Amino acid sequence: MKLRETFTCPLELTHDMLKGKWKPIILWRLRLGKTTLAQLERDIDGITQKMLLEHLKELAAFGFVDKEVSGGYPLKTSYFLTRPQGERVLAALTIMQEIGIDYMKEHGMEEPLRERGLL
Amino acid sequence: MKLRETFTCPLELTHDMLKGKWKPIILWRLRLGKTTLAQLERDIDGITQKMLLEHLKELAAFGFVDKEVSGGYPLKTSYFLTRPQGERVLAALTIMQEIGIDYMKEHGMEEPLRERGLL
DNA sequence: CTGGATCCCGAATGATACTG
DNA sequence: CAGTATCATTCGGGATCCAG
Repeated sequence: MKLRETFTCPLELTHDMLKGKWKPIILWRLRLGKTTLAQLERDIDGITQKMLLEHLKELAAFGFVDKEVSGGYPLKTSYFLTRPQGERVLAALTIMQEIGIDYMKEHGMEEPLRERGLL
Repeated sequence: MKLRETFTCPLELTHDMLKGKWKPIILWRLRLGKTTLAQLERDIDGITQKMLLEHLKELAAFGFVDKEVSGGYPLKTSYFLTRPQGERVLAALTIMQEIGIDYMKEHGMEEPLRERGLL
């Protein structure tokens, strides 16, 4: 994922950093606290390990998440949001979540909302 | 621009709606009020009429912007943010703008910020 | 003629599947 | 978990078309 070199406004930079199909969900899931790779893979429906790793790596490069490796056996790595950077995007994502919910309500997509207990 | 059919959370929907290289800037520029196509083209550095039109169309389809056509001479169409939908994303974009500014500060990219009076 | 909008096409980028 | 191949989508250019 490349950042554009020329831009009109810093907003575009952030947009580039959050670009990609899975980045928002990963961050969103991470708002619940530190987790392992395997757990993320289970929680995020449809994602492959490869995509997860790839996007986590980019998010880490931009300073939104960080990882922690426990040197024991078995080797275990946990991912978590950084502060303040990572927690800061959450605010933006929260608004997007609300917009998404409203959009679904207005388009007769209430079923999926109910199923997830978001209504 | 297609919305994915299956998703884990409404957030992903919004992310899809804002996807695309120019959408955030267009919305950001529109926060200043109603403008014409030609003016947007002038204000947004590097965008072509085609890209502008394409993205405006999608933003309109998702209900973030709307347009108004004055049938006079010369033919003139104006675009503006809808309420509350369009104005609502601004809140999210504002946060992203701040994150972008901070990111630039921490990476020695203060020059471009100064040039734009953002510092 | 002028500004707005669409169409077609190649190049670049992203996503997924498959493999070791 | 990394590498490669393939498929889908996006970007950007330019030509073209439509309406007053």
